[in-house]
Amino acid sequence: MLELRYIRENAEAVRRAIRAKQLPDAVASLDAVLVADEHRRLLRGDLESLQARRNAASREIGARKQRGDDADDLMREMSEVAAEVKRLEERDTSLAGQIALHLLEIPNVPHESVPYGASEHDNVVEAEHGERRVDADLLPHWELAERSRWFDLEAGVTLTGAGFPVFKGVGARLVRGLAAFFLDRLAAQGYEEVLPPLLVNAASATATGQLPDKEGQMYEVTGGYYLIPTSEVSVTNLHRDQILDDDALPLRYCAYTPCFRREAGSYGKDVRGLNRVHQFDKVEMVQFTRPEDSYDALEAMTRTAEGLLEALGLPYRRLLMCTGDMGFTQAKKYDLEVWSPGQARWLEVSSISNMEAFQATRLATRSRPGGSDGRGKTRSVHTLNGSALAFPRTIAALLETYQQGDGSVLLPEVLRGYVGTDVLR
RNA sequence: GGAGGGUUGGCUGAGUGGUUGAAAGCGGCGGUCUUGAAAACCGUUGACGGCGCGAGCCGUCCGGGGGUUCGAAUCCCUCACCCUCCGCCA
Repeated sequence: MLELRYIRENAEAVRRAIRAKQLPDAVASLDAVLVADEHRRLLRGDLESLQARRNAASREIGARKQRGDDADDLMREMSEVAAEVKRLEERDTSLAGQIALHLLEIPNVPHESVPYGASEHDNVVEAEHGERRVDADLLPHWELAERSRWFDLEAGVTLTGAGFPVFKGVGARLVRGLAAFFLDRLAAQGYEEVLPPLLVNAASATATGQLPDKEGQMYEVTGGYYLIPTSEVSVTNLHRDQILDDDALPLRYCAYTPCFRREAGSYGKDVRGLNRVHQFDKVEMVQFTRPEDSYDALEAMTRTAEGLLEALGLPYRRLLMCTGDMGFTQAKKYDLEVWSPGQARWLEVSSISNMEAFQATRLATRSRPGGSDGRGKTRSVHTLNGSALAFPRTIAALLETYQQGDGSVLLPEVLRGYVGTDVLR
């Protein structure tokens, strides 16, 4: 959510941002906010002076009664004022509600370095790393796994439904090893490990931007809770409604969790094997930074995720997402795509974003120089997050990249200790 | 599942209708003292919003929402959450 004052003072920039993000419906929300805000400020002028009168009179009545004097005339007069105050308060509440509602429908403003674009075709490939393996004989990961039963999609269908893979044997060990490998690397770079709840309440989902606009993405469970679609939701809400110590920023967290996504409406080659599933594991990075530091943090975070792919020896490319493809809450976003030689295509394994103050405003996460009980003025923090990395496609790329003629997979050295074997058979 | 108790400022915790945005303590900040520091002492210290060039003024906020009243942290209704005990349980 953008700050109301920012919108008021930068209405045209917000309007351009809405168009650039290809969200024309939000124009109506912006106009509704501007109109309601204008009305409300006029109304509040009247309301507040009336309230001031009432407060003064009430104090006077109290003083008179204490002396034993009569105050009936003032009380009669204030009775009318009270009725008028109530009338204005109701209108004020109604306007405030409209503003709050429509504020949630206005997307974040892209950073000036983000290229304009209408769709994913306008994303910019900024870098490509590693030598892609190209060989028509290389098998896609689902064929490799079918032979060796590293994961079992059929079993998942029986247990739950399509898109819930069951990892088994050395396949399960690979998942566990990858998690430990990623977490160790992130710990070495100063990320504190967090093991958060997998269910969150509506307030948390709203604060990070899953609600109200992406409700269909999440599984909702009894009790009004939602299964997290990413640990970004849990971890970012760690500091909801808090004033942080500005001098202690940045705060850096990482979390390894399952993620649950409904992903309605996808089909075909996109959903073969591990390409797109409803439950998957992911290690996520989350940062809370000072506003002036967030873009350096975004670059560093991206480099961290890239470092993981490099350590695994997986060729990848980095995309700078254009305005039209980067989502509602982001100001700037990179995607990392890993090369899948068995499918001869790129697979997204990481998405690293700077939300600037957009989430922090909904979260009411601020910081103050000198600590939460210091004397400095509070200000919004910036939040960032990035995958490091999403497991299924990383595993797909690993299996396909390191497959050998006999269908086995020779693990990259960095993983061998974690998985407890050199070769998957 | 049953019974009871709570929700107040960065923290602990007073406060049952009238200058209470809120005692006190802790913490923070400034100062006195000190070679320096600590201790002690004095002062100061909420968030959010509107208006104003500014000094500043005004409003809202004591879990959320609604009600009673000239006036509500205080009374009533309602919802949410937390805690304790019992039962059950990994």
